[in-house]
Amino acid sequence: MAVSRTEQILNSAEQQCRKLGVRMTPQRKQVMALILEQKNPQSAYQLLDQFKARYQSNAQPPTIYRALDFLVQQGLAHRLSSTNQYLACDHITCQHGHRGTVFLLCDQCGGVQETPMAGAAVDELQHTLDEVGFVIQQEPLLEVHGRCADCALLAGS
Amino acid sequence: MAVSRTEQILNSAEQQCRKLGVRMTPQRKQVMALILEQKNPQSAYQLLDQFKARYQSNAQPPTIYRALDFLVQQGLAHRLSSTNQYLACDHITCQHGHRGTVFLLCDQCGGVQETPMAGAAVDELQHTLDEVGFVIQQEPLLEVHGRCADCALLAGS
DNA sequence: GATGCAATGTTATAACATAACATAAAGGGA
DNA sequence: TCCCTTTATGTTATGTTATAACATTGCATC
Repeated sequence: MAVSRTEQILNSAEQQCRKLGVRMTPQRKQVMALILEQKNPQSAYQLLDQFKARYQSNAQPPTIYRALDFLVQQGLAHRLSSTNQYLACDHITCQHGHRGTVFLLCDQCGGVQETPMAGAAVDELQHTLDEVGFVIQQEPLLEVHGRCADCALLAGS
Repeated sequence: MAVSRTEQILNSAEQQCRKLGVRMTPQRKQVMALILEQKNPQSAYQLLDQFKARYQSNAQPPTIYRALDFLVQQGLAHRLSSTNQYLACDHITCQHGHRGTVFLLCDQCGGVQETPMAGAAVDELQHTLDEVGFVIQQEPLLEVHGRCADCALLAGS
């Protein structure tokens, strides 16, 4: 193929940013490219190391944290608070704005699967919030720990 | 009343531990007492400061972390991974083993409300897990950020 | 009273994150 | 074009959260 998946997504992300009136700077794009290439979620310092190796050898932590904060705000990346890791959003190119996301984190292999929260679950959650008058400010992210199918099989041994 | 709420819960927790064959040592009980008395969730280092002030002036971080890890494992306390804070479980004395918990975290006042996850939501989640063969290892905790009813009202000003 | 295991004490350091201020680059209006 | 404002980046330093590693103690059982 002429255009890699990473490039496709970067272009899509860039357009999205232009629409929103925010700037996808080269640095932010570089960090985005990094997380897009990862198989598993990475810590900020792991990404910093890669960023230094590849783009700018004297980069400091704030550089990475700023870029990641930006990407998370734009919905292009997610932060896993239970593991202090970051990963690219798996649904950037599709449009449906999620009202909630579930991450299945495998404690064995470190892999993550991202799935939208089921509609009824979101409705129930909203109902609960309404009951107590709680006003939500960020899309809820549910991080579930366990074993992915592959690792669960192996674990039997 | 002759017996404070804190004491009641501590007794209940102690019994629960005895049943499970784990030890509720004096130190663990002290940390449990501390978190029971808090209005809002506290960081490990905040609890360490209080622990030093009240029980043992030369205590070190591992002391607190060990006790907290224990309490979380027994389901007597929760860890909020999005804020790195700890709080007592609000449902210790009631029996129903939850299959999922939702925390409503007010970013304004720092307060937390703990509610069981709605049954249907848990069922749907389980369904999703079954589909992909993911085996869960810890009760899912959903941390939702926003404003509690009180703070939401004030925010209009 | 020896042995084994769980808990605690203690020192040091790893890992994660941001404050604060300086500099530079981008965008918009006169 | 030049100035001005705003946003982004560079840089230094430090704050915050968490754990590794090993020593010691206490408790339980034989």
